[in-house]
Amino acid sequence: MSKSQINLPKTVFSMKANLPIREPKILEYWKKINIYEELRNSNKGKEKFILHDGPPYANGNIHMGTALNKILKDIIVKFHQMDGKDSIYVPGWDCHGLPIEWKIEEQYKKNKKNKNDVPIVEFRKECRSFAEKWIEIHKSQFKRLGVIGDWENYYSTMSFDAEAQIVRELGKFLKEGSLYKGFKPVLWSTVEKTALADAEVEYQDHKSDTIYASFQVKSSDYKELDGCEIIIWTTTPWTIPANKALAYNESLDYVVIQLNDSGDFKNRKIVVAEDLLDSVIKECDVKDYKKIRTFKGKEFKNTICNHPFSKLGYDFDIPMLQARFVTTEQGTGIVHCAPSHGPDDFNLCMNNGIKAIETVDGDGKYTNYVKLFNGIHIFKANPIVIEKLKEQKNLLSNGELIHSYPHSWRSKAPLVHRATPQWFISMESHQLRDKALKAIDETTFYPSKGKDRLKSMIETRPDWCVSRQRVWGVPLPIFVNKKTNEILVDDEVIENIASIYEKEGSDCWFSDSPQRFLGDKYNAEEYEKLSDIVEVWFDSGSTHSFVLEKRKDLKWPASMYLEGSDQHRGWFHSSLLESCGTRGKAPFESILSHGFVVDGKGLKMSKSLGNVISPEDILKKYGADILRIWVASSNYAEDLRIDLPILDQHAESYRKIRNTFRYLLGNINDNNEEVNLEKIDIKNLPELEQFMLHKIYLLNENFKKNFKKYDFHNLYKELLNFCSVDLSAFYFDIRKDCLYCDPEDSKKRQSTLLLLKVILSSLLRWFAPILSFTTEEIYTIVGNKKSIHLEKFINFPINFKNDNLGTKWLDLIKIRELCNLSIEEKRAEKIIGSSLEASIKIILDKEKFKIFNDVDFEELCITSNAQVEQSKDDKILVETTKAEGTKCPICWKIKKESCLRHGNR
RNA sequence: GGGCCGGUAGCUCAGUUGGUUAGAGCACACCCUUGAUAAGGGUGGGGUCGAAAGUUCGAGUCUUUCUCGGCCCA
Repeated sequence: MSKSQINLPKTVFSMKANLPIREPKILEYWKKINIYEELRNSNKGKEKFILHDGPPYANGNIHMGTALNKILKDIIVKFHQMDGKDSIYVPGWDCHGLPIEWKIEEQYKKNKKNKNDVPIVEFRKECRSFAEKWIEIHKSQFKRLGVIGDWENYYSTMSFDAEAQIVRELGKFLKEGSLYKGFKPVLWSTVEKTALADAEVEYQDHKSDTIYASFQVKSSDYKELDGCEIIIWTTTPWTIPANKALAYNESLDYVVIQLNDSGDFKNRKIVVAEDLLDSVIKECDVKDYKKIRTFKGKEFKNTICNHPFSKLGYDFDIPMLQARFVTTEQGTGIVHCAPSHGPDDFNLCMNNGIKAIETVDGDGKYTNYVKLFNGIHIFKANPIVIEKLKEQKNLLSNGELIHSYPHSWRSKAPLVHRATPQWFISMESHQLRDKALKAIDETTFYPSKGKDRLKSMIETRPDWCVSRQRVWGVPLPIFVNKKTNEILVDDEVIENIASIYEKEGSDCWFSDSPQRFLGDKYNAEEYEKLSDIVEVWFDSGSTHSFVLEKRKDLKWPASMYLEGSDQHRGWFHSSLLESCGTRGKAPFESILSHGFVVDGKGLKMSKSLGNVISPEDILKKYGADILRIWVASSNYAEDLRIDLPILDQHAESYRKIRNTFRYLLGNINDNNEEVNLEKIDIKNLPELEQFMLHKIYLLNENFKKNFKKYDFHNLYKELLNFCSVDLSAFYFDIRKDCLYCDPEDSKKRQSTLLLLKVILSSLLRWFAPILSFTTEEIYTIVGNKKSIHLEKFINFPINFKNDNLGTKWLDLIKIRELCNLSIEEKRAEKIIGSSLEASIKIILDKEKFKIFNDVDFEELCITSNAQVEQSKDDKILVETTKAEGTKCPICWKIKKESCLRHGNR
């Protein structure tokens, strides 16, 4: 008997995927048909879904985190597009900032070039072309992942219109009055007279003077503190004149002790942390003392102290403030705070309404804000401070300490924290904090825990420092009146600057005459032009204004911002503040945050652990669709694990899906025509086909539900299970007999083909946002349009749903499972091999018999014979025997009589 | 060090308001098939739910402590 008498599957769709080779060809195809343009045309005028791209920094190759982010964005954008929206994705890049400056400086170093010899404008040009280079590299890497977007018209924070708009945004804060000049400590070199970035700092051993100084309690809610003195320890005595507060930790225990040794402190009561008492006693050489009481740190609340120099004119209050950074590692458990000379001090004081002032000038000399020390260099001040403390009888002890201390990598000089003039956006002056908190409440978060995370950050953050003393960025468009020190606030000037930038970019700020920016209205000689630049978070926080608002094809606010969970402190945060400050509302309707990519054990990837895996490696070995499966199947609400075994597993799943498609294509012989679902005569289909339509309907309901929640890992899992459980192991297996061995035009076979076409159309669409390449490959074989991505999801007619039938068939599947068990027994006994060698007898109780006696179990269980009998027992019994008779050479069924379908024997 | 989040079979994930012997798919083992064939089918073995204590008649689910991991901050 020849195989030509049966209908075997035939398709050009190969079993082997060969994705690393095939995918680039599909990319070329997309380029050829200009898929982005096609997508826009196809849903023109429909409701927009705008996923606004958080700009990656234009520097360095992409890593797994970036790949995850872009793929997730692409999946969501494609889902919405197929859901009938005009779903637009415009990629962008963050270009200004320190990391690029460093790269250029590094190149200078290699070429023995001095940065200071290079004109700023030239330096900035090099930064710009560096960023441009990386944008091009990123672009091709992102495209390779299958990400579809407006790659030709991407946005960047360094484009001229972006720089112009950033100026306008700052102008709004200036005009409102929430942008103010303040002071903030930065690491400063008094030798080079410049601020240093963290990366320019190296730590070396340094000998510091140390002091134990006392602060007399002036008043307190805790009466036991009356007459006591708070002891602090510091390695920077020169910061004592700038002291504004003391910090304690409410969860620590403190003790009051009375000192009895002769000397300045005889009979005085001092307070230190209990855990540090022994060390203080030892360090200060205390011989005779008495412990008076122990108390909890929280008792310090509302305590006010006097400055140790209070009698020398330092007659202001020193409040005690609760701070978590206070520990019992060293010192006394109470930390002296000079907001002008330490970041901790600064933040704590800032949050309690104490602002930093310029206590030390650029040369390292005290300013005239500091009584007694005006004009003295801070590095010469320690002995004087110690002397004065002693004179005021407020020095318990002093000494020296060698410890690790920050130094300049160039001059090797020790660094200090020095309050420098900076520009801040107030969180309070114009209710920015309140506006932002309200905006958070109006935003939907995926997962929902993101809301609390962002909220708690906004609740506690200090004023936003937006100035930086660097060169690669948008210059702060500020002029200060030399005489009055007033900031120039004038819309015309801002707009003038912006329109100049729009034409030629912001380099001119550093090269052109200030008069050009001021226009005719003001005399440049009366104004100081700032040379600071805007911090880069303000740049990226403003993207909504120069992308969403400016582009006609987009909308404001965005439908979604989607980034890694670290961006709660980054881009989500800065965008929220910028937009609430300028527009009173968030620039996004929803936020989706994803976890971090970690290795197979849950550890973060690092070179030293050797567990780093790059997108490039994965693309080469598996292809983008496998990586996309990994994204879709992982739960992004938590960290996402990846390693080769995990990818292998997904590659296996991919093969299952691919073979499901191959079966479908093979049996329809690559001849697909779209089925009009509304016109299907469901009641005239075999029950099995009706049941499958019911299954498809239910699956689609869950699909929609999961998509709505962006719950892709469950969505993908259900699709995969459908392929392997419902199709491969059930429907396909059962219908092979009909497809291969029934007459081509038989009603049952035609019904089956109809179902195969419905299933193919459904699966192609369901999988398209995830398996973008493979579904396109298939669609080029059987589709009508240019691309699967131009298709929409299917609305299945409600009459596909048939709950009664569904219940009946669930029971049938259970009976089928029992049959399999029984067949397996005989197989294990070597009585039969294939299930077609089996003849089964199913014994049902009266009730079940009534329902199932006319079911074709021979077909359902793929056996040569099946009988149904009735019994009184309510247990279902299945008996398997070896089928007797002759094997039909066509359908391979073993029958005593000649084959009903194929006659011959 | 602090804040937040998380730890369910080898892997990816389910597990409603605490309520039977904790589920699915994949992987694995064995068997069958050789007309989806570097495919397909069947059966099966895998978990003290990160650890301990507590609340409860009853805890994967609630509380506390610890531990490991991640993010942010310091």
